[in-house]
Amino acid sequence: MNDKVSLPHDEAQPMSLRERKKRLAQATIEETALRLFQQQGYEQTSIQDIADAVMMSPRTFFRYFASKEEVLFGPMRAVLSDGLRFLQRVAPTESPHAALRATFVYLASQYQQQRASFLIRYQVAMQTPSIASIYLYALMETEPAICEALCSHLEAATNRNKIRFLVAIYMTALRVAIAAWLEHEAQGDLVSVLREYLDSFSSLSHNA
Amino acid sequence: MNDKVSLPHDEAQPMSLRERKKRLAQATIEETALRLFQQQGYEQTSIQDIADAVMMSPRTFFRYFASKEEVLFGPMRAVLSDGLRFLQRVAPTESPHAALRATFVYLASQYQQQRASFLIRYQVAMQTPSIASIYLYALMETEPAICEALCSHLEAATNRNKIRFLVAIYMTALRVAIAAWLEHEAQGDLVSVLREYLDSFSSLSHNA
DNA sequence: ATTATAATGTCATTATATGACAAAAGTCAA
DNA sequence: TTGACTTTTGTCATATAATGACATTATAAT
Repeated sequence: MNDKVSLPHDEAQPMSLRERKKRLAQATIEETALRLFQQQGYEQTSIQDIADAVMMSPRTFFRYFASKEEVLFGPMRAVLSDGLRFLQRVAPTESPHAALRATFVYLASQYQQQRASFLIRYQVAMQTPSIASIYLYALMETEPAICEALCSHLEAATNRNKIRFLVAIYMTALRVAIAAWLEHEAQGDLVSVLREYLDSFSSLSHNA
Repeated sequence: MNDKVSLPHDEAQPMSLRERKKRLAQATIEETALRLFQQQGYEQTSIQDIADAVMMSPRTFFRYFASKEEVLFGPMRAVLSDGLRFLQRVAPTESPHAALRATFVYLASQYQQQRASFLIRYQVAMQTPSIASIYLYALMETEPAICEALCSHLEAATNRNKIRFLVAIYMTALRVAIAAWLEHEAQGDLVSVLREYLDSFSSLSHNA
């Protein structure tokens, strides 16, 4: 969606002045908006506030971001669709479990690389129910695509409901791992936290 | 929140004319709004449309429902807080697993009793991302309270993160069970569907 | 009937979001 | 550099959700 800003540098194309200005504008909006969200709260920060701070018209804000929440969740959605592509690549040659585990560990490693940025976004989201709900939706809405990527390689007889539940559990593990990771600084890296949850999974049903 | 309308009849108090009118108004708004949502879509239905249909001012709508989405999710939230009270009653005498299982089966049975109503609400929600996200949030936001109800009776040494994950998994089972139950008419009752997911849970980690 | 209380309506305001069109800035070739 | 063309931005208008202030109407109690 917004690959241009959040990804490093795709190719060393000699960027035109227009292109450079566009990226600068988008990056400036994002940085400024995040700073304002953090300083004065998400709902207390209006589009007008952001527009004023970056000296653009509010209309221009909406040309760079489809909505206020996209400033927060653009990068997260980018990671998720990246993870989906990862899964589509490994699914054909791996078992569902192996493919899911690899994919979610990959997702965790991606989040981990942007810890500082995601921490801010997560904290802002958790302070605002309307935003927390969008965060949850962003996680859950990819589940059907993940199921599809897994099931298209299996015999038709496979229990799709079971796969659906399995995918949802992996997503839940990621969600809880992210929460634990961002809420308790001392817990180490996200990949380890997630692995711990995934490993505890089989034993959970016996002893809590 | 809105116990008055969605619950049967608390006590056979001789209701005053005011009280009767209020309940009638709330019920009328809810029925009309749901019908309009179903007919023309949630976002295509404005507060003005609802107000016109029930011959009230838009301002009055907001005196009965804090927001447009509350018309959809009031009853679901009521069931969830009911389930939380159920858990708080059984948690002291049961193991976490037994308490959780009993609670979520209880929740499922409550939803089951209102299948027709919830089916409409669910379908409307799933057609509208902004509403689906609120639905997810309503489910997830009760998780901390459930954890608290479970953990307050356990030794301090108990791994809270594990409990947190366990609760999230039960909630996920409910979410997936509701989806399967409402999307495929033929799947029997929700309690059975949920039990199936909960029973498959322990075997999931071995064979998908 | 009169007074008090509760419910409703009217009006104004704020915020997000979007379409239409004009104005400005950047690009490219002669 | 000028001039034509494209892209980006600004201005204006509009729709909807939500909320506060205040007046008006309906119900209740004496």
